[in-house]
Amino acid sequence: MRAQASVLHLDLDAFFAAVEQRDKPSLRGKPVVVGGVGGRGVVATASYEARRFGVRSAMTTREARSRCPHAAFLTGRFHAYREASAIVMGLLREASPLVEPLSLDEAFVDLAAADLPDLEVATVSAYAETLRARVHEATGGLTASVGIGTSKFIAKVASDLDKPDGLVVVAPGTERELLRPMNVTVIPGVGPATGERLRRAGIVTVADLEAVDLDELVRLVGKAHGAGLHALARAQDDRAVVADREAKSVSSESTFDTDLTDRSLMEHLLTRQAGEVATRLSKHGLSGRTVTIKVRMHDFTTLSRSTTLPSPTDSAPTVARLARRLLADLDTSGGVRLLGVGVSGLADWVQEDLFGETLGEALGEALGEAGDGAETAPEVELPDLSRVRDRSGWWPGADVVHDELGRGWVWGAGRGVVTVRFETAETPAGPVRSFAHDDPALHPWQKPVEDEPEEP
DNA sequence: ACAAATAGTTTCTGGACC
DNA sequence: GAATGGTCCAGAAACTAT
Repeated sequence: MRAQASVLHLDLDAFFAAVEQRDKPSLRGKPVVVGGVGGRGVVATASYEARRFGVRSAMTTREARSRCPHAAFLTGRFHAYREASAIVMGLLREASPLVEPLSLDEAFVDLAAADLPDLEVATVSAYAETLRARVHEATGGLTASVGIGTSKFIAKVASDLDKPDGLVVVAPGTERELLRPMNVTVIPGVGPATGERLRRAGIVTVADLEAVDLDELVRLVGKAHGAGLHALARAQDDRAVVADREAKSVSSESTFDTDLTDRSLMEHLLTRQAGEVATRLSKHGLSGRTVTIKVRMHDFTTLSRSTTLPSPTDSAPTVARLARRLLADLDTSGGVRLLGVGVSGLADWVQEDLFGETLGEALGEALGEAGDGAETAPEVELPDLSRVRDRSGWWPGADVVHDELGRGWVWGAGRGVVTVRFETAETPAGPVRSFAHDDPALHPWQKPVEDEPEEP
């Protein structure tokens, strides 16, 4: 039982948008929307300036544009987000060995494992303020909202109460009165579907939920969920903070600007995604037994098909072959908007070689369709692939460098012209210039690899 | 009308095996 | 010998979170 405030939840405010504003001085104080910029994109993060116009996460970019046409619409620069995230997670780990990242911008910290004299409210508050100040300093100005409580659930609810740039410590013993007036959707696991089920049963607030007995809840939402809700409604949450969670699956998927109808194109794309998945698996020394494809049809219905090997693989050709075989059984005549490939059932080792190939690979081949000698789908020249290649590097927001003018970012591109603003986090707002999209002086910019200091 | 990418969990169903 | 129930696993779908 935790009687003291021992879990901290940290949430970086409008994280992706905040990193963009840090690195793009001309966007500071302005509405910024980060997300997919294609016809089917959604918003990942909106700056607080954009939120004032009603722009929200998960909204279609199209709607965001209509609500806030003058915002800057940028695609994500994940290398920059990862770098900022690593700095913050590093600070948290200095504080406590038990840090559980939830995503790039969120983490739980177990304060009971931290180097603190005690876990009184005043102590943890002072500690958290120092931490927030350090995050601000070490990241070049990003702000974080922090919540502290007796459990993960309470800490997470708390970090949401004073956003952005806030700190809330929920005093032990006050959890239930805090939760009671809140909507049931504050409970982790209650999304749109469960929320609607509960609402139809007349359960809207946590207080309503608290009044429902366990049997009734299980009847409403199922066994595991019902038991979970029964406990969380009473602020009973003994889930531990777990550092170093192991991945349980690896996948790659993408949505296309226009629906696909060409089967060989679909096979080609699946083959490519299988390659990405296999690369990521082997990079982490993982292999898996179950290969799953995901197919979203023109009307948004979503199917998955999977198959399981007798032993794990990280081989691209094997994953690709199985993925293509799973697709073969599906009727895609109505058009396909999304394709994905995943591998699960992971083992953190690779099966030993068997006659020059891994056992999983050998078995994958044995299970492949007869007469399939080709390792990859036939090379076909694809209209949308070439379009992607055309524009690669010139996505709005991307980092570029010009031979004479130095570093900047892509403001917009189209009709053979790229417009760049020349500025970085360390400069004042800079000038805008346009170039031909194939101007030889203009290059995508990548952070130079720093020399690793040699381990003694 | 529109709805990303990645990952995790739960539930249900059906077969294999004892 | 046939029916049955439990357990485990695989496959599929639904739901959730960030």
